[in-house]
Amino acid sequence: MAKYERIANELRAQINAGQPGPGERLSSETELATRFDVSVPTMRQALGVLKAEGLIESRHGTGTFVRAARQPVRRTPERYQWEKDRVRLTDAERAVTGATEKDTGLEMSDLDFSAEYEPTTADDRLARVFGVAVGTSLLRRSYRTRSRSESAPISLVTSYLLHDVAKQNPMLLDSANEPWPGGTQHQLWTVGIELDSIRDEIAARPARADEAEALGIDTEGVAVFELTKTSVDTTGRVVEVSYVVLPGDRTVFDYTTQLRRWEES
Amino acid sequence: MAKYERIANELRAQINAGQPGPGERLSSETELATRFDVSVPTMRQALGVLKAEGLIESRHGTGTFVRAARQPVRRTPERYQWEKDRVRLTDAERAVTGATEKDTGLEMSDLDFSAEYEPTTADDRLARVFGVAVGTSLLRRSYRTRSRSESAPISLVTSYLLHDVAKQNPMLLDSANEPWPGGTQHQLWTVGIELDSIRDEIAARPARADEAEALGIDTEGVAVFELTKTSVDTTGRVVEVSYVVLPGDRTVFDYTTQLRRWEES
DNA sequence: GAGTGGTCTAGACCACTGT
DNA sequence: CAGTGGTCTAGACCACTCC
Repeated sequence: MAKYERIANELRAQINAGQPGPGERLSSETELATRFDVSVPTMRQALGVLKAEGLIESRHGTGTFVRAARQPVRRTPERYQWEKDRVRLTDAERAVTGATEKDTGLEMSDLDFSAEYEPTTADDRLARVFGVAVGTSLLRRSYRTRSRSESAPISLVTSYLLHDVAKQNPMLLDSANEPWPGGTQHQLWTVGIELDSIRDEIAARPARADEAEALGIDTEGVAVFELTKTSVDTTGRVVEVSYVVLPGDRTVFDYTTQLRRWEES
Repeated sequence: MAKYERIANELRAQINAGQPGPGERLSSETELATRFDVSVPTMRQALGVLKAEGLIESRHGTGTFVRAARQPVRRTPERYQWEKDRVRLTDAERAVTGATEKDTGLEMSDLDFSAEYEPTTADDRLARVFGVAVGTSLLRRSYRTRSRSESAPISLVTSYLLHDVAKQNPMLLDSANEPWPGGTQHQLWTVGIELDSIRDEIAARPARADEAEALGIDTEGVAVFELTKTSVDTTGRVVEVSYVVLPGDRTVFDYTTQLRRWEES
């Protein structure tokens, strides 16, 4: 076994035993290199393994720290039905909480929210998903939701609506109206759309450098989920497509499949 | 921007443009270092970025290659109902294909299969999930399914059954009877169990070194799914728990949520 | 300014793969 | 055996953070 692997294993065991504990600082790289009797680059290689595992993170100019446990987000499909059920409640009732709060158990006041709207056109991929021609006008909306107590976003969302659909309610074209109480399903309702089904397609890949930074997961090497969410209305038309990037180390998707009973025999 | 990032970006663009194409070999590290006018370690750092992205892979003593597109596996919950429906068919009917074939579109004859059985006892976590005492006897079963044409396994599965349940049919205690036509749901049926629901909990994390090797995804840094599958029978008892590791770069989970209609108003 | 991690270098040696 | 990637070293310099 290589030196760096042996050192990584030893450090991992120490950290799992709580020495140092979550949030605490490790010794500096030079100190550790001396302690383990290896060169600094080798020591850095060992630390790189633990970084990729999400166990530690480095802050430039400050030190290397054991990552604290983060607010876990459990994401279940019930959120979709729950959001639908709320669409036709009053504004006041809807304003109380949004879907993100349902997942995290956080209060609305703990969450920070930012949105950017931008007109765009359908590329190959989007045209295929929506079933429209390449170049069709779309409205792109980018969201970040963030827990105030944690400073790092919980998700990065890019959502696409058909511009022809959205423009029927001019309020939908202006990001100043976000956060919209009741979410996207309520927005769609204002232009007469009822959703029939929502499809989640979930892939996993390493975070790109910019995503890692945005999600507050130091450097690359940490896994993210890429969720493609396709919403279909009651006429069978695709009305919204979202790409959601979620940090792999703090997100769990949770789906229960109900099976049909065997007929009594 | 750092040199290694600039080089990684340039190489990525070249590969995405098909130069070199899938499966083809890149120049050696020393050659590339000369071409980009950097030291070999810096060149290796640039290549490390692309390896983590799953774009290239290195084979020791041979070279660095652009990774070929792999057989994608789309995993939907319909597989569970489909497997349940087949439980009470005849052996001959069941033998035709298994659930893995359904996902991949491969033929049974393209798939290789290996299983290992081992008695064990419930640790904290398993005891909690099964709702039994710590130390209760379990049967641990480890599976690998592999596409013959690809040599790398499609999934690593560790499944746990209550030993008291499995022993009612001694055939279930012997791995020599694998692959069992009809899968786990059929095995459970032989001891009088009908499943009511199956819960999937999906997490993502970087592959451990041993998993990366087993799944044929060179070195660490590539993301894997960790699926925890919990099967509940019609009496509400947890009868099976599986931990499934799936390569992130070739697996897509696909769940559709059907929403209830608003009552006409 | 002192201390930290991030980048980069130049080179040595080893382990593995192919011929 | 030659050529490849994998490991490891000893050091230089820079960018960042905090006092």
